[in-house]
Amino acid sequence: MALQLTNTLTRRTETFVPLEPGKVSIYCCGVTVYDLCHLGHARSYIAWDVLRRHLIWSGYQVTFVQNYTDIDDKILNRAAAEGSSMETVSERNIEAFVADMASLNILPADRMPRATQSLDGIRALISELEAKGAAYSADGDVYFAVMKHAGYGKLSGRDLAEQQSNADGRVADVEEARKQHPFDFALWKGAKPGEPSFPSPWGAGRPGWHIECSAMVRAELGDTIDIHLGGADLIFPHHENEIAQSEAASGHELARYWLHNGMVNVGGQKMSKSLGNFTTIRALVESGVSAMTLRLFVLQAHYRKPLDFTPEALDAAATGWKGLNAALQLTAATGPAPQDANKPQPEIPQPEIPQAGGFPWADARSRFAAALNDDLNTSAALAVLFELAKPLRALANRIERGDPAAAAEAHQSELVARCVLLQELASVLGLKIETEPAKADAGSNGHPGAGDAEIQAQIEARLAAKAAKNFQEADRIRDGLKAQGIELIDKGGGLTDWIRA
RNA sequence: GGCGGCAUGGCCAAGUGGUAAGGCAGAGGAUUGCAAAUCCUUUACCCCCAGUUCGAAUCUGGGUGCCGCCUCCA
Repeated sequence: MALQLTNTLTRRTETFVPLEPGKVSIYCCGVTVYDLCHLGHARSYIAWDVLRRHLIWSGYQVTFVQNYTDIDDKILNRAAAEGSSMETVSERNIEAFVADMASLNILPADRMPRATQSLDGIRALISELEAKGAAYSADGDVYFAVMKHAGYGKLSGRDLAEQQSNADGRVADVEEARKQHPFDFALWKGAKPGEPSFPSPWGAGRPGWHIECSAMVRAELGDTIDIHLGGADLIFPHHENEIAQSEAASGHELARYWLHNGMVNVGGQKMSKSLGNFTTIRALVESGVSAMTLRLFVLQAHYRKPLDFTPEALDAAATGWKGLNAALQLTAATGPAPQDANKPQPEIPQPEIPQAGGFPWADARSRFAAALNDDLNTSAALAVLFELAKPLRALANRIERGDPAAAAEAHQSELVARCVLLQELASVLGLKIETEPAKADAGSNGHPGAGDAEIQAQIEARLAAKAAKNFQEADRIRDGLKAQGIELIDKGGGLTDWIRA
Protein backbone atom coordinates (compact mmCIF):
# COMPACT_ATOMS: atom_id res chain seq x y z
CA MET A 1 0.00 0.00 0.00
CA ALA A 2 1.23 3.45 -0.86
CA LEU A 3 1.62 6.12 1.76
CA GLN A 4 -1.63 7.89 2.64
CA LEU A 5 -1.54 11.29 4.31
CA THR A 6 -4.28 13.53 5.60
CA ASN A 7 -4.01 16.82 3.78
CA THR A 8 -5.41 19.82 5.63
CA LEU A 9 -5.74 21.63 2.31
CA THR A 10 -8.22 19.14 0.88
CA ARG A 11 -9.47 17.81 4.22
CA ARG A 12 -8.92 14.35 2.83
CA THR A 13 -6.61 11.44 3.30
CA GLU A 14 -4.79 11.12 0.00
CA THR A 15 -2.17 8.92 -1.60
CA PHE A 16 1.16 10.66 -1.41
CA VAL A 17 2.68 11.31 -4.84
CA PRO A 18 5.89 13.35 -4.85
CA LEU A 19 6.52 16.04 -7.45
CA GLU A 20 9.64 14.23 -8.52
CA PRO A 21 9.68 10.43 -8.30
CA GLY A 22 11.82 9.17 -5.46
CA LYS A 23 12.38 12.58 -3.92
CA VAL A 24 10.52 14.46 -1.22
CA SER A 25 10.96 18.07 -0.19
CA ILE A 26 9.69 18.98 3.26
CA TYR A 27 9.45 22.25 5.13
CA CYS A 28 8.65 22.18 8.81
CA CYS A 29 7.78 25.31 10.75
CA GLY A 30 10.30 25.64 13.54
CA VAL A 31 10.27 27.50 16.81
CA THR A 32 10.56 31.10 17.82
CA VAL A 33 13.71 30.94 19.88
CA TYR A 34 12.78 32.93 22.96
CA ASP A 35 12.54 30.04 25.40
CA LEU A 36 13.05 26.32 25.91
CA CYS A 37 10.92 23.80 24.04
CA HIS A 38 8.09 22.07 25.85
CA LEU A 39 6.30 18.77 25.40
CA GLY A 40 4.04 20.24 22.73
CA HIS A 41 7.04 20.97 20.54
CA ALA A 42 8.40 17.53 21.29
CA ARG A 43 5.18 15.93 20.12
CA SER A 44 5.19 17.83 16.89
CA TYR A 45 8.80 17.22 16.00
CA ILE A 46 8.73 13.56 17.02
CA ALA A 47 5.74 13.00 14.75
CA TRP A 48 7.47 14.65 11.80
CA ASP A 49 10.68 12.81 12.57
CA VAL A 50 8.78 9.56 12.19
CA LEU A 51 7.32 10.77 8.89
CA ARG A 52 10.81 11.56 7.70
CA ARG A 53 12.26 8.25 8.88
CA HIS A 54 9.41 6.36 7.28
CA LEU A 55 9.97 8.12 3.96
CA ILE A 56 13.69 7.36 4.09
CA TRP A 57 12.97 3.77 5.06
CA SER A 58 10.60 3.56 2.11
CA GLY A 59 13.44 4.54 -0.20
CA TYR A 60 12.79 8.23 -0.75
CA GLN A 61 15.51 10.82 -0.88
CA VAL A 62 14.23 13.37 1.61
CA THR A 63 15.24 17.00 1.93
CA PHE A 64 14.04 18.34 5.25
CA VAL A 65 14.21 22.04 6.04
CA GLN A 66 13.22 23.58 9.34
CA ASN A 67 13.53 27.24 10.25
CA TYR A 68 14.39 29.25 13.33
CA THR A 69 12.40 32.41 13.88
CA ASP A 70 15.02 34.60 15.48
CA ILE A 71 13.39 37.99 15.02
CA ASP A 72 10.30 38.48 17.12
CA ASP A 73 8.67 40.60 19.81
CA LYS A 74 8.93 37.81 22.32
CA ILE A 75 12.65 37.52 21.82
CA LEU A 76 13.03 41.27 22.18
CA ASN A 77 10.93 41.26 25.33
CA ARG A 78 13.02 38.47 26.77
CA ALA A 79 16.21 40.29 25.90
CA ALA A 80 14.93 43.48 27.50
CA ALA A 81 13.86 41.61 30.62
CA GLU A 82 17.26 40.03 31.15
CA GLY A 83 19.25 43.00 29.91
CA SER A 84 20.85 41.14 27.02
CA SER A 85 20.39 41.25 23.28
CA MET A 86 18.18 39.56 20.73
CA GLU A 87 21.19 37.63 19.46
CA THR A 88 22.10 36.41 22.93
CA VAL A 89 18.62 35.09 23.59
CA SER A 90 18.38 33.50 20.16
CA GLU A 91 21.76 31.84 20.25
CA ARG A 92 21.16 30.37 23.66
CA ASN A 93 17.81 28.92 22.71
CA ILE A 94 18.99 27.59 19.38
CA GLU A 95 21.70 25.74 21.24
CA ALA A 96 19.11 24.37 23.66
CA PHE A 97 16.84 23.38 20.79
CA VAL A 98 19.59 21.41 19.10
CA ALA A 99 20.42 19.62 22.33
CA ASP A 100 16.80 18.84 23.18
CA MET A 101 16.04 17.48 19.73
CA ALA A 102 19.16 15.34 19.85
CA SER A 103 18.18 13.95 23.22
CA LEU A 104 14.85 12.88 21.73
CA ASN A 105 16.70 11.21 18.86
CA ILE A 106 15.13 13.51 16.30
CA LEU A 107 17.22 13.60 13.14
CA PRO A 108 18.64 17.08 12.56
CA ALA A 109 17.11 18.87 9.60
CA ASP A 110 19.19 18.98 6.45
CA ARG A 111 19.16 22.76 6.61
CA MET A 112 18.03 25.12 9.34
CA PRO A 113 17.77 28.66 7.99
CA ARG A 114 17.26 31.64 10.26
CA ALA A 115 15.15 34.70 9.62
CA THR A 116 18.11 36.98 10.30
CA GLN A 117 20.05 35.23 7.57
CA SER A 118 17.22 35.31 5.07
CA LEU A 119 16.64 39.05 4.82
CA ASP A 120 17.57 39.36 1.15
CA GLY A 121 14.99 36.81 0.18
CA ILE A 122 12.42 38.40 2.46
CA ARG A 123 12.93 41.88 0.99
CA ALA A 124 12.85 40.53 -2.55
CA LEU A 125 9.59 38.73 -1.88
CA ILE A 126 7.95 41.80 -0.37
CA SER A 127 9.07 43.88 -3.37
CA GLU A 128 7.52 41.36 -5.73
CA LEU A 129 4.26 41.41 -3.86
CA GLU A 130 4.27 45.18 -3.88
CA ALA A 131 4.93 45.23 -7.63
CA LYS A 132 2.02 42.87 -8.17
CA GLY A 133 -0.29 45.04 -6.14
CA ALA A 134 -0.70 42.44 -3.41
CA ALA A 135 0.98 44.59 -0.79
CA TYR A 136 0.74 48.21 0.29
CA SER A 137 2.80 50.34 2.63
CA ALA A 138 1.47 52.52 5.39
CA ASP A 139 3.57 54.62 7.72
CA GLY A 140 6.69 52.51 7.37
CA ASP A 141 4.82 49.22 7.62
CA VAL A 142 4.03 47.02 4.64
CA TYR A 143 0.88 44.92 4.64
CA PHE A 144 -0.40 42.09 2.54
CA ALA A 145 -3.79 42.85 1.00
CA VAL A 146 -5.87 39.74 1.52
CA MET A 147 -8.71 41.03 -0.66
CA LYS A 148 -6.35 41.14 -3.63
CA HIS A 149 -5.60 37.46 -3.38
CA ALA A 150 -8.28 35.14 -4.67
CA GLY A 151 -8.38 32.01 -2.64
CA TYR A 152 -7.41 33.55 0.66
CA GLY A 153 -8.83 31.25 3.33
CA LYS A 154 -8.59 28.02 1.37
CA LEU A 155 -6.50 26.23 3.99
CA SER A 156 -8.41 27.24 7.08
CA GLY A 157 -11.86 27.45 5.52
CA ARG A 158 -12.33 31.08 6.38
CA ASP A 159 -14.62 33.41 4.52
CA LEU A 160 -13.31 36.95 4.27
CA ALA A 161 -16.66 38.73 4.06
CA GLU A 162 -18.01 36.89 7.04
CA GLN A 163 -14.91 37.43 9.10
CA GLN A 164 -14.95 41.11 8.29
CA SER A 165 -18.38 41.59 9.76
CA ASN A 166 -17.30 39.59 12.78
CA ALA A 167 -14.36 41.85 13.29
CA ASP A 168 -16.32 45.05 12.98
CA GLY A 169 -17.13 45.21 16.63
CA ARG A 170 -13.54 44.87 17.75
CA VAL A 171 -11.50 47.68 19.14
CA ALA A 172 -9.18 48.92 16.45
CA ASP A 173 -5.76 49.99 17.64
CA VAL A 174 -3.32 52.15 15.72
CA GLU A 175 -1.98 49.24 13.70
CA GLU A 176 -5.46 47.98 12.89
CA ALA A 177 -6.38 51.41 11.59
CA ARG A 178 -3.67 51.24 8.93
CA LYS A 179 -5.05 48.04 7.48
CA GLN A 180 -7.43 47.95 4.58
CA HIS A 181 -8.93 44.70 5.81
CA PRO A 182 -8.78 43.28 9.34
CA PHE A 183 -7.04 40.16 8.02
CA ASP A 184 -4.31 42.11 6.28
CA PHE A 185 -1.06 41.29 7.99
CA ALA A 186 2.37 42.86 8.26
CA LEU A 187 5.07 41.86 5.81
CA TRP A 188 7.43 44.46 7.15
CA LYS A 189 7.21 46.38 10.40
CA GLY A 190 8.73 49.83 10.70
CA ALA A 191 11.42 50.12 13.36
CA LYS A 192 10.46 51.23 16.82
CA PRO A 193 12.90 53.27 18.89
CA GLY A 194 15.55 51.20 20.61
CA GLU A 195 14.81 47.98 18.74
CA PRO A 196 17.16 46.21 16.40
CA SER A 197 16.28 46.93 12.80
CA PHE A 198 17.36 46.14 9.28
CA PRO A 199 17.45 48.44 6.26
CA SER A 200 14.85 48.11 3.54
CA PRO A 201 13.27 50.05 0.66
CA TRP A 202 10.41 50.89 3.07
CA GLY A 203 12.71 52.19 5.76
CA ALA A 204 14.44 50.49 8.66
CA GLY A 205 12.46 47.74 10.31
CA ARG A 206 12.04 44.02 10.52
CA PRO A 207 10.08 41.34 8.72
CA GLY A 208 6.71 40.02 9.82
CA TRP A 209 6.49 36.47 10.99
CA HIS A 210 4.69 34.92 8.03
CA ILE A 211 6.94 36.29 5.31
CA GLU A 212 10.01 34.65 6.87
CA CYS A 213 8.70 31.19 6.15
CA SER A 214 7.61 32.04 2.61
CA ALA A 215 11.06 33.40 1.86
CA MET A 216 12.91 30.50 3.45
CA VAL A 217 10.83 27.87 1.69
CA ARG A 218 11.53 29.55 -1.60
CA ALA A 219 15.25 30.00 -0.97
CA GLU A 220 15.78 26.46 0.26
CA LEU A 221 13.31 24.37 -1.71
CA GLY A 222 11.78 26.42 -4.52
CA ASP A 223 8.29 27.60 -5.40
CA THR A 224 6.47 24.34 -4.83
CA ILE A 225 7.35 21.73 -2.22
CA ASP A 226 5.90 18.33 -1.48
CA ILE A 227 5.02 18.58 2.19
CA HIS A 228 4.61 21.45 4.60
CA LEU A 229 4.44 20.59 8.29
CA GLY A 230 3.38 22.33 11.46
CA GLY A 231 1.16 22.32 14.52
CA ALA A 232 -2.58 22.62 14.09
CA ASP A 233 -2.42 25.98 15.81
CA LEU A 234 -0.47 27.34 12.85
CA ILE A 235 -3.17 26.67 10.26
CA PHE A 236 -4.58 30.11 10.81
CA PRO A 237 -3.26 32.65 10.38
CA HIS A 238 0.33 31.54 9.83
CA HIS A 239 -0.01 28.92 7.12
CA GLU A 240 -2.92 30.66 5.47
CA ASN A 241 -0.79 33.78 5.15
CA GLU A 242 2.21 31.85 4.00
CA ILE A 243 0.16 30.38 1.17
CA ALA A 244 -1.22 33.79 0.22
CA GLN A 245 2.24 35.40 0.10
CA SER A 246 4.01 32.63 -1.73
CA GLU A 247 1.28 31.92 -4.23
CA ALA A 248 0.61 35.59 -4.94
CA ALA A 249 4.30 36.06 -5.69
CA SER A 250 5.10 32.91 -7.65
CA GLY A 251 1.77 32.03 -9.17
CA HIS A 252 2.42 28.43 -8.16
CA GLU A 253 1.05 26.21 -5.46
CA LEU A 254 3.23 26.46 -2.35
CA ALA A 255 2.87 22.94 -1.03
CA ARG A 256 1.08 19.84 -2.25
CA TYR A 257 0.42 18.37 1.16
CA TRP A 258 -0.18 20.25 4.40
CA LEU A 259 0.11 18.13 7.52
CA HIS A 260 -0.81 19.35 10.99
CA ASN A 261 -0.33 17.69 14.33
CA GLY A 262 -2.78 17.83 17.24
CA MET A 263 -2.03 19.67 20.43
CA VAL A 264 -0.78 18.30 23.72
CA ASN A 265 -3.42 19.01 26.35
CA VAL A 266 -3.11 19.42 30.07
CA GLY A 267 -6.32 18.96 31.99
CA GLY A 268 -8.27 19.34 28.76
CA GLN A 269 -6.50 22.52 27.74
CA LYS A 270 -3.81 23.09 25.21
CA MET A 271 -0.29 23.18 26.60
CA SER A 272 1.12 26.59 25.78
CA LYS A 273 3.52 29.20 26.90
CA SER A 274 0.79 31.80 27.26
CA LEU A 275 -1.31 29.62 29.56
CA GLY A 276 1.78 28.74 31.56
CA ASN A 277 0.75 25.08 31.79
CA PHE A 278 3.77 23.76 29.96
CA THR A 279 6.50 21.35 30.94
CA THR A 280 9.80 21.70 29.12
CA ILE A 281 11.54 18.75 27.56
CA ARG A 282 14.51 19.59 29.70
CA ALA A 283 12.53 19.57 32.93
CA LEU A 284 11.02 16.20 32.07
CA VAL A 285 14.36 14.64 31.25
CA GLU A 286 15.96 16.12 34.35
CA SER A 287 13.16 14.76 36.50
CA GLY A 288 14.13 11.28 35.36
CA VAL A 289 11.74 10.70 32.46
CA SER A 290 13.77 9.08 29.75
CA ALA A 291 13.76 10.53 26.25
CA MET A 292 12.51 7.28 24.77
CA THR A 293 9.65 7.22 27.27
CA LEU A 294 8.60 10.60 25.92
CA ARG A 295 8.88 9.28 22.42
CA LEU A 296 6.76 6.26 23.21
CA PHE A 297 4.23 8.42 25.03
CA VAL A 298 3.85 10.63 21.97
CA LEU A 299 3.78 7.82 19.43
CA GLN A 300 1.11 5.84 21.20
CA ALA A 301 -1.43 8.37 20.00
CA HIS A 302 -2.22 9.33 16.43
CA TYR A 303 -0.43 12.52 15.48
CA ARG A 304 -3.54 14.44 14.47
CA LYS A 305 -5.48 13.81 17.65
CA PRO A 306 -5.12 15.81 20.82
CA LEU A 307 -2.94 14.06 23.38
CA ASP A 308 -3.57 14.39 27.10
CA PHE A 309 -0.51 14.80 29.23
CA THR A 310 -0.98 13.20 32.63
CA PRO A 311 1.52 11.72 35.07
CA GLU A 312 -0.32 8.38 34.85
CA ALA A 313 -0.05 8.22 31.08
CA LEU A 314 3.62 9.08 31.30
CA ASP A 315 4.18 6.33 33.87
CA ALA A 316 2.42 3.86 31.62
CA ALA A 317 4.72 4.86 28.78
CA ALA A 318 7.76 4.50 31.02
CA THR A 319 6.80 0.96 31.99
CA GLY A 320 5.98 0.10 28.41
CA TRP A 321 9.31 1.42 27.24
CA LYS A 322 11.13 -0.66 29.83
CA GLY A 323 9.85 -3.79 28.14
CA LEU A 324 10.75 -2.69 24.65
CA ASN A 325 14.13 -1.52 25.84
CA ALA A 326 14.89 -4.89 27.39
CA ALA A 327 14.13 -6.58 24.08
CA LEU A 328 16.25 -4.07 22.18
CA GLN A 329 19.16 -4.65 24.51
CA LEU A 330 19.03 -8.34 23.79
CA THR A 331 18.84 -7.41 20.13
CA ALA A 332 21.98 -5.35 20.39
CA ALA A 333 23.79 -8.27 21.96
CA THR A 334 22.54 -10.76 19.39
CA GLY A 335 21.93 -8.95 16.15
CA PRO A 336 24.37 -7.55 13.63
CA ALA A 337 26.71 -4.73 14.56
CA PRO A 338 25.28 -1.22 14.38
CA GLN A 339 25.93 0.66 11.19
CA ASP A 340 28.53 3.32 10.74
CA ALA A 341 27.46 6.27 12.84
CA ASN A 342 29.02 8.79 10.50
CA LYS A 343 26.78 8.08 7.58
CA PRO A 344 24.20 10.77 6.82
CA GLN A 345 21.20 8.70 7.86
CA PRO A 346 22.93 6.12 10.00
CA GLU A 347 20.05 4.74 11.96
CA ILE A 348 17.61 3.93 9.26
CA PRO A 349 18.27 0.67 7.50
CA GLN A 350 17.45 0.55 3.84
CA PRO A 351 14.77 -1.80 2.63
CA GLU A 352 17.21 -4.40 1.32
CA ILE A 353 17.51 -6.16 4.67
CA PRO A 354 16.35 -9.71 4.06
CA GLN A 355 12.84 -10.74 5.01
CA ALA A 356 12.45 -13.05 7.95
CA GLY A 357 10.57 -15.49 5.78
CA GLY A 358 9.24 -18.76 7.07
CA PHE A 359 8.37 -17.65 10.58
CA PRO A 360 4.78 -17.23 11.73
CA TRP A 361 5.38 -13.57 12.42
CA ALA A 362 7.09 -12.92 9.09
CA ASP A 363 4.36 -10.52 8.05
CA ALA A 364 5.20 -8.23 10.97
CA ARG A 365 7.32 -6.07 8.72
CA SER A 366 4.58 -5.53 6.18
CA ARG A 367 1.99 -4.94 8.88
CA PHE A 368 4.26 -2.33 10.42
CA ALA A 369 4.80 -0.63 7.06
CA ALA A 370 1.07 -0.75 6.34
CA ALA A 371 0.37 0.93 9.66
CA LEU A 372 2.74 3.80 8.94
CA ASN A 373 1.50 4.08 5.38
CA ASP A 374 -1.96 4.55 6.78
CA ASP A 375 -1.48 8.21 7.68
CA LEU A 376 1.28 7.41 10.17
CA ASN A 377 -0.66 5.08 12.44
CA THR A 378 2.17 4.86 14.96
CA SER A 379 -0.08 3.33 17.56
CA ALA A 380 -0.75 0.30 15.36
CA ALA A 381 2.93 0.21 14.37
CA LEU A 382 3.92 0.07 18.02
CA ALA A 383 1.61 -2.88 18.56
CA VAL A 384 3.75 -4.79 16.04
CA LEU A 385 6.86 -3.81 17.97
CA PHE A 386 5.44 -5.04 21.25
CA GLU A 387 4.44 -8.29 19.61
CA LEU A 388 7.97 -8.83 18.28
CA ALA A 389 9.52 -7.82 21.57
CA LYS A 390 7.47 -10.04 23.83
CA PRO A 391 9.45 -13.30 23.55
CA LEU A 392 12.68 -11.36 23.39
CA ARG A 393 12.16 -9.58 26.67
CA ALA A 394 11.24 -12.87 28.29
CA LEU A 395 14.46 -14.35 27.03
CA ALA A 396 16.43 -11.29 28.02
CA ASN A 397 15.14 -11.72 31.52
CA ARG A 398 16.19 -15.37 31.67
CA ILE A 399 19.67 -14.46 30.48
CA GLU A 400 19.77 -11.69 33.05
CA ARG A 401 19.02 -14.29 35.70
CA GLY A 402 21.83 -16.45 34.47
CA ASP A 403 19.82 -19.20 32.82
CA PRO A 404 22.50 -21.06 30.78
CA ALA A 405 20.00 -22.49 28.30
CA ALA A 406 18.70 -19.03 27.50
CA ALA A 407 22.02 -17.74 26.21
CA ALA A 408 22.14 -20.57 23.70
CA GLU A 409 18.55 -19.99 22.64
CA ALA A 410 19.33 -16.39 21.83
CA HIS A 411 21.31 -17.55 18.84
CA GLN A 412 18.59 -19.65 17.30
CA SER A 413 17.82 -18.41 13.85
CA GLU A 414 14.24 -17.44 14.59
CA LEU A 415 15.23 -15.27 17.50
CA VAL A 416 18.08 -13.69 15.62
CA ALA A 417 15.75 -12.87 12.75
CA ARG A 418 13.27 -11.45 15.23
CA CYS A 419 16.00 -9.29 16.72
CA VAL A 420 17.07 -7.97 13.34
CA LEU A 421 13.52 -7.07 12.46
CA LEU A 422 12.81 -5.45 15.82
CA GLN A 423 15.91 -3.34 15.53
CA GLU A 424 14.97 -2.21 12.06
CA LEU A 425 11.38 -1.33 12.88
CA ALA A 426 12.30 0.41 16.12
CA SER A 427 14.74 2.59 14.23
CA VAL A 428 11.98 3.73 11.88
CA LEU A 429 10.15 5.06 14.92
CA GLY A 430 13.39 6.51 16.22
CA LEU A 431 13.36 4.28 19.27
CA LYS A 432 16.82 3.37 20.40
CA ILE A 433 18.34 1.49 23.30
CA GLU A 434 18.71 3.35 26.54
CA THR A 435 21.24 1.99 28.96
CA GLU A 436 20.79 2.23 32.71
CA PRO A 437 22.05 5.47 34.16
CA ALA A 438 25.38 5.03 35.93
CA LYS A 439 25.09 4.30 39.62
CA ALA A 440 28.50 5.67 40.49
CA ASP A 441 27.73 9.36 40.88
CA ALA A 442 24.72 8.90 43.10
CA GLY A 443 25.21 10.07 46.63
CA SER A 444 27.95 12.43 45.65
CA ASN A 445 25.85 15.23 44.21
CA GLY A 446 24.12 16.57 47.26
CA HIS A 447 21.59 13.79 47.57
CA PRO A 448 21.74 12.08 50.92
CA GLY A 449 22.41 8.39 50.54
CA ALA A 450 24.87 5.67 50.99
CA GLY A 451 27.94 5.42 48.80
CA ASP A 452 28.47 2.43 46.58
CA ALA A 453 30.94 0.74 48.83
CA GLU A 454 28.64 0.96 51.80
CA ILE A 455 25.71 -0.37 49.79
CA GLN A 456 27.83 -3.29 48.66
CA ALA A 457 28.82 -3.99 52.26
CA GLN A 458 25.18 -4.00 53.33
CA ILE A 459 24.31 -6.36 50.51
CA GLU A 460 27.07 -8.73 51.63
CA ALA A 461 25.79 -8.58 55.19
CA ARG A 462 22.28 -9.33 54.07
CA LEU A 463 23.39 -12.25 51.93
CA ALA A 464 25.23 -13.64 54.91
CA ALA A 465 22.13 -13.24 57.06
CA LYS A 466 20.06 -14.96 54.43
CA ALA A 467 22.51 -17.83 54.25
CA ALA A 468 22.20 -18.17 58.02
CA LYS A 469 18.39 -18.19 57.65
CA ASN A 470 18.30 -15.03 59.72
CA PHE A 471 15.56 -13.51 57.62
CA GLN A 472 14.64 -10.94 60.22
CA GLU A 473 18.09 -9.41 59.97
CA ALA A 474 18.05 -9.68 56.17
CA ASP A 475 14.76 -7.81 55.98
CA ARG A 476 16.02 -5.21 58.42
CA ILE A 477 18.96 -4.44 56.15
CA ARG A 478 16.75 -4.32 53.09
CA ASP A 479 14.27 -1.97 54.75
CA GLY A 480 17.12 0.21 55.95
CA LEU A 481 18.43 0.62 52.44
CA LYS A 482 14.95 1.18 51.11
CA ALA A 483 14.58 4.11 53.47
CA GLN A 484 17.59 5.61 51.73
CA GLY A 485 16.03 5.08 48.35
CA ILE A 486 17.99 1.94 47.53
CA GLU A 487 15.97 -0.96 46.26
CA LEU A 488 17.48 -4.43 46.29
CA ILE A 489 16.74 -6.97 43.61
CA ASP A 490 17.55 -10.60 44.35
CA LYS A 491 18.60 -12.46 41.28
CA GLY A 492 19.39 -16.08 40.64
CA GLY A 493 22.64 -17.62 41.79
CA GLY A 494 22.85 -15.80 45.10
CA LEU A 495 23.41 -12.43 43.48
CA THR A 496 21.76 -9.20 44.52
CA ASP A 497 21.55 -6.10 42.38
CA TRP A 498 20.30 -2.69 43.43
CA ILE A 499 18.75 0.40 41.94
CA ARG A 500 18.20 3.87 43.20
CA ALA A 501 14.42 4.24 43.23
C1' G B 1 -21.27 33.50 16.05
C1' G B 2 -17.88 31.15 11.98
C1' C B 3 -14.42 27.08 10.63
C1' G B 4 -12.32 22.34 12.01
C1' G B 5 -11.90 18.03 15.10
C1' C B 6 -13.08 14.38 18.89
C1' A B 7 -16.40 11.00 22.01
C1' U B 8 -14.02 2.97 22.49
C1' G B 9 -12.84 -1.11 29.30
C1' G B 10 -10.07 1.87 35.66
C1' C B 11 -6.24 5.13 32.57
C1' C B 12 -3.83 6.02 27.58
C1' A B 13 -5.18 4.45 22.80
C1' A B 14 -5.79 1.55 17.62
C1' G B 15 -9.78 -0.07 14.78
C1' U B 16 -14.30 3.45 9.10
C1' G B 17 -19.55 -2.38 7.37
C1' G B 18 -18.64 -8.74 9.30
C1' U B 19 -18.54 -9.45 14.89
C1' A B 20 -13.44 -5.05 19.64
C1' A B 21 -4.98 -4.18 18.36
C1' G B 22 -1.46 -2.66 21.78
C1' G B 23 0.50 -0.29 26.39
C1' C B 24 -0.46 0.73 31.65
C1' A B 25 -3.19 -0.53 35.92
C1' G B 26 -6.18 -4.69 38.18
C1' A B 27 -7.10 -10.07 39.06
C1' G B 28 -5.37 -15.30 39.13
C1' G B 29 -1.02 -18.37 38.68
C1' A B 30 4.54 -19.38 38.51
C1' U B 31 8.96 -17.91 40.91
C1' U B 32 10.74 -16.00 45.93
C1' G B 33 12.40 -17.41 53.04
C1' C B 34 9.04 -12.92 52.43
C1' A B 35 9.34 -9.11 48.90
C1' A B 36 10.77 -6.58 44.47
C1' A B 37 11.73 -7.60 39.58
C1' U B 38 10.37 -11.08 35.89
C1' C B 39 7.27 -14.67 33.20
C1' C B 40 2.28 -17.00 31.99
C1' U B 41 -3.09 -16.37 31.86
C1' U B 42 -7.12 -13.07 32.13
C1' U B 43 -10.70 -8.51 32.04
C1' A B 44 -15.19 -4.01 26.93
C1' C B 45 -20.44 -4.97 22.80
C1' C B 46 -17.69 1.01 21.61
C1' C B 47 -21.86 8.94 24.60
C1' C B 48 -27.57 8.94 23.66
C1' C B 49 -31.86 8.45 20.14
C1' A B 50 -33.69 7.20 15.35
C1' G B 51 -32.56 5.20 10.53
C1' U B 52 -29.95 2.31 6.31
C1' U B 53 -28.23 -2.94 6.08
C1' C B 54 -28.54 -9.97 6.31
C1' G B 55 -25.04 -7.53 9.51
C1' A B 56 -22.55 -1.00 12.33
C1' A B 57 -18.06 1.04 17.22
C1' U B 58 -17.60 1.72 11.95
C1' C B 59 -22.69 4.67 7.13
C1' U B 60 -27.05 8.60 7.47
C1' G B 61 -30.03 12.14 10.47
C1' G B 62 -30.81 14.34 15.22
C1' G B 63 -29.10 15.18 20.29
C1' U B 64 -25.51 15.76 24.28
C1' G B 65 -20.55 16.62 25.94
C1' C B 66 -15.45 18.09 25.07
C1' C B 67 -11.32 20.41 22.39
C1' G B 68 -8.61 23.53 18.77
C1' C B 69 -8.48 27.94 15.57
C1' C B 70 -10.81 32.83 14.61
C1' U B 71 -4.57 37.58 18.70
C1' C B 72 1.28 35.18 19.66
C1' C B 73 1.48 29.80 19.69
C1' A B 74 4.26 23.04 17.73
